[in-house]
Amino acid sequence: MLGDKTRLAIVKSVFEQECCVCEFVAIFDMSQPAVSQHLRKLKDHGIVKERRSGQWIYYSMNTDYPYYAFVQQLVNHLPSQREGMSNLQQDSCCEN
Amino acid sequence: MLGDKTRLAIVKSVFEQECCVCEFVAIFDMSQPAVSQHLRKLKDHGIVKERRSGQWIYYSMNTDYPYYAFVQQLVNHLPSQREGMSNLQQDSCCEN
DNA sequence: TCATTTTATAAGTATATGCTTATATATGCA
DNA sequence: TGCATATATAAGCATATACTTATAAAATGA
Repeated sequence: MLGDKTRLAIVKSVFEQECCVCEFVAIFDMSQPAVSQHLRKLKDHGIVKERRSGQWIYYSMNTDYPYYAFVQQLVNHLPSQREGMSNLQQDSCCEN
Repeated sequence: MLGDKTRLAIVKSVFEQECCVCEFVAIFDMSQPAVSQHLRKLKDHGIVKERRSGQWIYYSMNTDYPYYAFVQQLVNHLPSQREGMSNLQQDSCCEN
């Protein structure tokens, strides 16, 4: 599941902060359906959870995930995604 | 690289002890070429190293691998392979 | 209610990946 | 030297995986 580069980056991101779908589309420069499909898989595995707010859907880490601590250790070895996140502010769709 | 189940199990094994190719073939119940190909990839990535002793080739963890500590953390979360290893003794080809 | 926006889903496709089969290489031993 | 054993490599194939395109669903706002 986390062998996929994009999904691993998504998980790293949601570990740092709740993210909107549109932010992933912008950051990873991927099509919206491609992003949605990765999010779906992560959600189905119980790794992330979603929260709807109006038109937007935000994803965050599911702290109840059985391997939460393990994933945390894992992503601690990856470079932060914050920079990329904060760089797009205006560009992306949601208010974040 | 470590997203593959077999390769992850191989790495777990060589972390615990140096292993012969034939042992992997026996434990994972896989064809010899399939095992060899996984070992080749792990070796090419510098994760494991090989040592020839007569007809047999033994693989072990490469302690110089840059992400050695990370991989160690990772495999610590996996169940030990020792049991499977010790259960085959006579069956496999090498003297181990 | 209708158009727009955001996201999800479904279906099709291209590529990556891991396997099998066949063969080569290397070592040991008679 | 010739054969057996252990392993590596190459080529082909089947399947898994991640993408694209098209469409549906849900919410917003005029």
